[in-house]
Amino acid sequence: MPRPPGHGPGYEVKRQEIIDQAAALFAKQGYAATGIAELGEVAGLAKGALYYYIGSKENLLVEIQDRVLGPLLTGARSIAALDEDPVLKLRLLSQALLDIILARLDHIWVYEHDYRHLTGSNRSRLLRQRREFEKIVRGLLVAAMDVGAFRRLDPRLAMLQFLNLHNHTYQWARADGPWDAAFLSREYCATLISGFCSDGYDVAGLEKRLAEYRERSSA
Amino acid sequence: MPRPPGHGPGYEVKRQEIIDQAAALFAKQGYAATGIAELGEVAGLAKGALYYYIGSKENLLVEIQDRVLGPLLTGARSIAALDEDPVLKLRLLSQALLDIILARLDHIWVYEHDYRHLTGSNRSRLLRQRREFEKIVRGLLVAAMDVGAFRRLDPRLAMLQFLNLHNHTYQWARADGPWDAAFLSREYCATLISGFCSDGYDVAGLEKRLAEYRERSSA
Amino acid sequence: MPRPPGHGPGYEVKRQEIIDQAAALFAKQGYAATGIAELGEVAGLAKGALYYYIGSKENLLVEIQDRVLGPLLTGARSIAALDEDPVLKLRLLSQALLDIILARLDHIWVYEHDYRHLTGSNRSRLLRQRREFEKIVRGLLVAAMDVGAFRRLDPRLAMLQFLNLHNHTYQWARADGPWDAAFLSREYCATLISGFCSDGYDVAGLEKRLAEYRERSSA
Amino acid sequence: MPRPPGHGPGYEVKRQEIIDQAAALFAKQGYAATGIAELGEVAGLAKGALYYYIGSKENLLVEIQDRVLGPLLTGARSIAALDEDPVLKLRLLSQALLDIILARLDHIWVYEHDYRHLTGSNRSRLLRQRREFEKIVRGLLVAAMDVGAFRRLDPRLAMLQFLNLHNHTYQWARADGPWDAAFLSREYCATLISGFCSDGYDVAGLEKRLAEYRERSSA
DNA sequence: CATGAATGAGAGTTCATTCAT
DNA sequence: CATGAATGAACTCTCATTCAT
Repeated sequence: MPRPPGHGPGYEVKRQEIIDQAAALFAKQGYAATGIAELGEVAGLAKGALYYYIGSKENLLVEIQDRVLGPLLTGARSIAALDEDPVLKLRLLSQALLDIILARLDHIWVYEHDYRHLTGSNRSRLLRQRREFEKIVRGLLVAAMDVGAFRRLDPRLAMLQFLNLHNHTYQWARADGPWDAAFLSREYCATLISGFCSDGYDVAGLEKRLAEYRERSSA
Repeated sequence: MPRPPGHGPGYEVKRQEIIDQAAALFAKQGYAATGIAELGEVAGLAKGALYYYIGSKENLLVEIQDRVLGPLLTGARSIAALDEDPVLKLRLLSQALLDIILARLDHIWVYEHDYRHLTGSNRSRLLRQRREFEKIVRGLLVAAMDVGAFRRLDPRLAMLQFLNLHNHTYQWARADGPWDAAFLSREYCATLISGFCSDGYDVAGLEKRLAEYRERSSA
Repeated sequence: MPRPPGHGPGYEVKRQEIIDQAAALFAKQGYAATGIAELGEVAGLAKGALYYYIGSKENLLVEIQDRVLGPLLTGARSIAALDEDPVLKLRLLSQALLDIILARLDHIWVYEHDYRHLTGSNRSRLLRQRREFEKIVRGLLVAAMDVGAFRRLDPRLAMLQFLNLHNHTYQWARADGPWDAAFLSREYCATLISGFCSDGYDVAGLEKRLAEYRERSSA
Repeated sequence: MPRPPGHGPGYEVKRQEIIDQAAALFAKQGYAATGIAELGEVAGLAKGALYYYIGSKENLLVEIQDRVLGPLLTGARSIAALDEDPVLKLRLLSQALLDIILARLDHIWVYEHDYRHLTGSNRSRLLRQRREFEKIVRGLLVAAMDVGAFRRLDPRLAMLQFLNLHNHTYQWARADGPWDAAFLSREYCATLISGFCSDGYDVAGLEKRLAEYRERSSA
């Protein structure tokens, strides 16, 4: 993200504001259908000044993607590194993912819909990061099989089911909807784990173990 | 789709070909990013001749949506009307849905991504049809609860889980992929039904009942 | 008007029908705003067949102009050649002009509005004919001055007043309007001759002399 | 004519220049036959920059119509409100009308020829204003009958004669022609009033009364 | 820092005309 | 005689981007 050097103190603040507003507009109307002029109106800036902050329209898209993928990967990596039961880690990852989806619905909408408008290295960087996230999910699923919690499943298909169920949520979720991330994560995981687990696995026990973990880690 | 009267026998054939090609391009690049000129190149027609067939760019989008929603609703309605166990009907609906998704991956991609570019009555008609489909799914889920096969779930959340799991498939499925609709439907339904069913429900028995139904109905 | 040689008997009939329909459309919507396709629809012919009859769009314009200017010049020439009082001849010319205007309102509309879309020789021919008509009017006015009926006026300005008053009629006249050509001619000429005539000229007597002339010439 | 906010000082100047140039082109070639590209060439601007000023092609037409109808109605209303002899007021209105016609020949040409290309509210607004002008003329003619200056005429036909004679002037007048508005108005009114007036009305006296009025009102 | 003005390519669409069948 | 299909240029308009001030 090369930025022209030498900016005043308010630069980054204003810049982040503009990205917020862009995300909202892109989510509502689509990236392609949103014009720079419209962004300027919302930001209260003329086009020239806008470009001073954003560099280019595609840059905005990159920033929005990063705002999603950055926390997502950070969260996923640290969860993967925990020394805990893989099923519990899946549950944690599920909630982290839903947290981000619900907290930044507009960003997610752009992330899911308009990543195709990225070009060149922006695009390949994005795809690499997406693959890393998928790999972490798959790794946890395989670990759950290895410890005998899950049946032997096709790891890729299991991962895709996990992602299908979570990622499609942005299509219908609303900031003021009835369900929060914790609730949705519990429901989704109940469904997935019932389907994936070995005979006799104690599905209901997971939430208790989650509560224990929370207590432990906050201590 | 009113067409000016008086067209030769080859007209409709060519027209359908063009819609095929448009679906492929829209799926690959997005509706907004695909130009009429590009469509013309692929179709081997100048822009003028192209318009002779398509009427407008939005018209293409409408046709593609209809190719998805038409069969989908027809299938869903006839399945809903069957006098069978609601869980079996869900399994049938799941496969019908995946059949369409996998058979017309590019159409689905456009259907899921670019419906927002529809305007006016085209848009409202689409949304109405989508709601009808969702209502059928919800109806089957509620019926499964009523007969005691499923636990008492929030019907809307159950429907959304069903749709999340199925509809997101277009994001990664490939025409030459390893899994067909029958296989995916079995896996998805296994997951969902394990999660949704009442204690003691015979999940594994579903596939046997499906085979019996197939035999019966083909007889 | 070179036409491809060798036509069947119905050719000219159909051709004239098409010109009628074209005049109606051009009058209502303007020449530029009327498409060949629209003409075809009205004529019940596909575009190819239409071109067989019309040659080109501009050709239609030429034909319409001719339908106006042909009779107009023929009438004007024969009136100018009469051995009568020039004021009476002006009265006759006025009515001939209004006859044509009211009888073919749509043609006149096109004639007055769209002659600018003519190109090349079509255009110069039209302008030549228009000038000839103006010359005839001017000649009659000068003759009326020469015999002492009219004051000495600027001949060009007198002619222009004559034409202003008559030619602008197409702007508001309606086929089903309250006034016919005879009435309008009487009114217009009353106005003009009152303004143009020498002191003591018997304006009111003109209509009587007109009636006598009519009797004479029909005998 | 709502313009986006925030324009520099030169904006309106340039904008008016462009409208001038557009009026000249439209008058010469017709609105429909004049392309945006051609306007840009004349203005020395690329198409994009042109649109920055004009908004749309139809907007240009609206502006040109307003430049004619604005002064025309303002003038007509203030003349109608004068406490003077109706015949004198007709004479004043005649000259005001011809002033505008001769001062902005190209605008008038567009006004008379291309108003049909206006759509929607632009069109209805124009027609409403045209009718108001006609009503003022008719009102003055009826007033002249009421005071006994004119014979009892059909008010509508008298108005139409007035308008025919004046409005058709644009068809042949030239900016560098031999006659100015004052002269033409005197001639036209002499013709009309001779035709319309009651027996014994002092036509010749009108010009004297006009001179007196001018003296009075300039004092 | 911020502006308004300009660009130029490209968008979707229309249309008079041609021609093989 | 008549058709439907094809062309290609022109149409109005939009938009991301740049830059002198």
